[in-house]
Amino acid sequence: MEESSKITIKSIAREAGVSIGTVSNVLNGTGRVAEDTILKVKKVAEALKYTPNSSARNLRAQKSHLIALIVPFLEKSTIHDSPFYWELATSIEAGARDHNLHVLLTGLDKDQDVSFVRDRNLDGVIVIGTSDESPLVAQLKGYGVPFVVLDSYLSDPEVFQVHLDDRMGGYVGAKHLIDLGHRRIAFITDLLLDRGLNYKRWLGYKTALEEHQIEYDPNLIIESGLTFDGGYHAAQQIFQKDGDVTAVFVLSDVTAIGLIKGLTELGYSVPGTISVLGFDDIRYTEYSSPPLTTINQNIIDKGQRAVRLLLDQIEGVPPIQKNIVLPITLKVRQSTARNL
Amino acid sequence: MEESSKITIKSIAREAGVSIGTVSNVLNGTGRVAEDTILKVKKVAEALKYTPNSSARNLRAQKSHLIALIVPFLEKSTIHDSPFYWELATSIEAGARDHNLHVLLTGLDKDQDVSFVRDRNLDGVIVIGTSDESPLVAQLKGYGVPFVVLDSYLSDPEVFQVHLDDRMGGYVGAKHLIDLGHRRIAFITDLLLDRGLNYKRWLGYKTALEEHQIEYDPNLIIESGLTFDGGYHAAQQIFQKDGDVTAVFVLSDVTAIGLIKGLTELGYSVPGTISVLGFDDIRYTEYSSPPLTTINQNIIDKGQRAVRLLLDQIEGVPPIQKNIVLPITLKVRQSTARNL
DNA sequence: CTGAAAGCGCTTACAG
DNA sequence: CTGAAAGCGCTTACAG
Repeated sequence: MEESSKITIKSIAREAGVSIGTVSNVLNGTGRVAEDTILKVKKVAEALKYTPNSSARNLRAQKSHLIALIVPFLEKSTIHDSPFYWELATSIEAGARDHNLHVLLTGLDKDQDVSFVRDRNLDGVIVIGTSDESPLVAQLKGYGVPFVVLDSYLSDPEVFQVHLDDRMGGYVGAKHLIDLGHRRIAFITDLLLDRGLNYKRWLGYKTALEEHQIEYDPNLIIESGLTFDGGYHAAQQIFQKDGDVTAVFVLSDVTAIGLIKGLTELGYSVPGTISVLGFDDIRYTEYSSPPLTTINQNIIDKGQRAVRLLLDQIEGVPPIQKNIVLPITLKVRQSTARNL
Repeated sequence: MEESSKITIKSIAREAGVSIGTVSNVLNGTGRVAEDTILKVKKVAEALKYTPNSSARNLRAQKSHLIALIVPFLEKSTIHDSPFYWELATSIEAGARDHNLHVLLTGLDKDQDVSFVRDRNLDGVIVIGTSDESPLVAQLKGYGVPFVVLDSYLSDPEVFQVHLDDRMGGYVGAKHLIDLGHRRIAFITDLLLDRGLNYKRWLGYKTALEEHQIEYDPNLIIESGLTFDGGYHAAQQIFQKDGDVTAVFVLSDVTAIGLIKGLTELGYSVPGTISVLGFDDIRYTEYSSPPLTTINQNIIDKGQRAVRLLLDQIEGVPPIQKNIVLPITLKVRQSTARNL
């Protein structure tokens, strides 16, 4: 066994009796090199178990084969409650790995800057959940680094974005409940004022109501946050505000599950006395009781599309579209029922 | 606004009228530099928004301020079903960030090597769930890179490890059921032959049985895998093998939840006719129905301890202990009841 | 106190 | 076809 500490092209050059330039050419398949030399160098490289030093390559090439996945931790509880960030992260990691890129997982504290993106010569960045207000996007644009933004609604048309057809999600969900005969439909969401994805879903919900001549009632909007706990505590609020509610549209499955627990404890039965509709279709929904009717989104696909969009930028492929909108589908299970 | 593309110590040196060596000394607080010069250089650096290039630093220093979190994706379904990897990953990321380290998230395909650990001059590595059989650990040792292994039971006493008191977990869980009067207790696990954490828990289970003069029956051991589906399908198996089972100890909460669904569909009631005990205490357990009695582990703490152990190695702090064993606690909720 | 120089490991023109 | 040299941006002895 050879001491594996310091095998560089220099070691190979010495061993093979050629110059380091030639070694480099052989290993990269560049330049004109004699067949004999190629064989010899390759053999030595293999024998010495040579692998190129990334720092040196990165310094030379001014890139890093590294992308960052930036997750703003502004709302820690939401992030932790949601089991789908992991799926998203792993699908991005898998996609990146297929293209010889590594993924830096980075949480971001409030008003922390991202100069590391430039310092580390990152090849690209994927950002989850930001907004026009965040300085993050401006900073990334300033660096000139390719980036893709997920689940955000940025007004800048130059920015590459991937998100769901959230408005359609809101519409389809509300329509499902309306079609079941519900008229008083509560709506549980995070803050709407950020004009982000929740706002879009809310627009869809409103559109569905309008289409069916149902009066929109702001009292039915509950901005309790999209955590387990938020749902649990919303159970009381719903009926404090209005005794006639027969259905609730909840913008996250975990919150829907919290809500169902809350409702059950208050003596309501789902879907017997009240219907509950979720959003996300996390794996868990099938196993909850009752199995949750929800709006399905394909997380794996979302991650893969983001990686694809980023890679195209990195490789200079002209974009067909900068704004990818992913479809949603209604998944009917057993937490919604006809309003009698 | 200045063109931000290429600010190096060279730019600063030029602008400030000093040499690059002096700039470096000022920025690093090394060497003896005149007060005036310090001020001048610092001002220029700030004005130019200088941040040091990591690749160059890394090349020079032969390190990277980068650690890898390696997650073997051998059993994809388990990984994806379990909501706690995300918590673990984020707690590791947060801990690393506090110490100026970035985290590389890396899945690992079967027989993929980890030469990137050396190529990228990684400062350290955290590995989740490996075993003596995996070539991974040997490779890491060969590189001489600091590393910590989570949730694995490696026989090598030199390796830094963090895991739960799994045997105690198995013991405490089984004892709880025994104390409730159960005698025929099924045990749902992943494969036991790897001698890993499931095996330890199984030992604890056996010990508890022995202590109470209950015969160990291999028929009650179901190696169905620790996924939602594994639990769901185990429901039938349990009673095919033995009609007298009154309790089931399941080594993962998600699997316990799958099992409960399966049992419910078969007409059993939990905990009325059969008790179910989980493991992990994921957030979800509180909201499932019935709320799950389970063995609690502190994921955040696990991640933090791993980072701490890694940092000590990196900084050359002599280890107090190489093997950290984290406590478990029994969390009694409502899925277990007295055997009548 | 400050500058010039070497070197980390690599790639890429450029001679020959 | 092959070698010598420059340079990516940084840090660290070493002179002076």
